[in-house]
Amino acid sequence: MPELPEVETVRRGLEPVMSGHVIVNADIRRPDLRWPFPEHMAGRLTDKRVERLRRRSKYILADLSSGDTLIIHLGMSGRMLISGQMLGQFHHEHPAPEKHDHVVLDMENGARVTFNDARRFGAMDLIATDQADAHWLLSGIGPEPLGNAFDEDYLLARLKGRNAPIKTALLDQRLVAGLGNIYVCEVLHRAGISPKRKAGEIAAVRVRSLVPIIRQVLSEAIEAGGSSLRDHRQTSGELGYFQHTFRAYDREGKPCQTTGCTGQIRRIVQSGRSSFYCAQCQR
DNA sequence: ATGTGTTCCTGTCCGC
DNA sequence: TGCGGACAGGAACACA
Repeated sequence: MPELPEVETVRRGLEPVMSGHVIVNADIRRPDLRWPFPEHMAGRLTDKRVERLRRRSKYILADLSSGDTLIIHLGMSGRMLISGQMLGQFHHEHPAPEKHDHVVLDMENGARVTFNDARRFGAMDLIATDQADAHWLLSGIGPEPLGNAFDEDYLLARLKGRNAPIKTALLDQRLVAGLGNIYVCEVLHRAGISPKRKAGEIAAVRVRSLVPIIRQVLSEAIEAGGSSLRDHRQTSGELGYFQHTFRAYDREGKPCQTTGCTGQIRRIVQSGRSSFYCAQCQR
């Protein structure tokens, strides 16, 4: 799925067409994604103004004028595409729904927002805005990596004593929000830390170094519009371009690009997920 | 409590 | 071209 940078890219793309605008029609084209949609979802969206579009971890949250918040998760393959946009304006022609277009929202400004998700690991739910933080999908999630609560002391304390490999630990959304397989691989490569190393056995200075690296990698990726491998698209349908910057992810067999390193990127499997790393410069 | 493996679903790619 | 298997930006869940 989209990881934090891809979700933020989608949120930014949706912002101008949704924020401050009213949903005039909601077409719910199947009863569920990963879980059943909430009762009366179409009715609870129709004629409601989107007051604010927020992101928490890999979730997009749309606060509505009704007092509800629409929670959206893109799963592995979810996309949100805008149609009806032309030369900065909207005309009212939209392409016919395609396969896996599951939810279609028409805005009063003429824009159409289509949620497409082939694998249906995505999710949508509605909850009262003042209870959104306590929603079962959100309540256990750790601090935002780009926020102040995520710092060196926090990370050190949370990794202390953990026997899981650092790769696995950083994928744990309870520890830090929004990292996924791509960005954990990229972060560990830049940090020179092996994904196999036990989280609790990494020298404190090296753990501390992870914090600015995580911030840097995520910020650069957001700046680039995320990474487009198979599914991710910006809301305009355009590709992100951070994938051209990968130093580890999906580079099996290719030379390591760390200055002075002569190693090559290997792929291993950890907890069922591919890890890409250089055994020579990542210790 | 932590750690790991399985599962949901569809599409694509690669080797035979 | 067809077929089977591996694999894919996630993460809840069941179980040691």
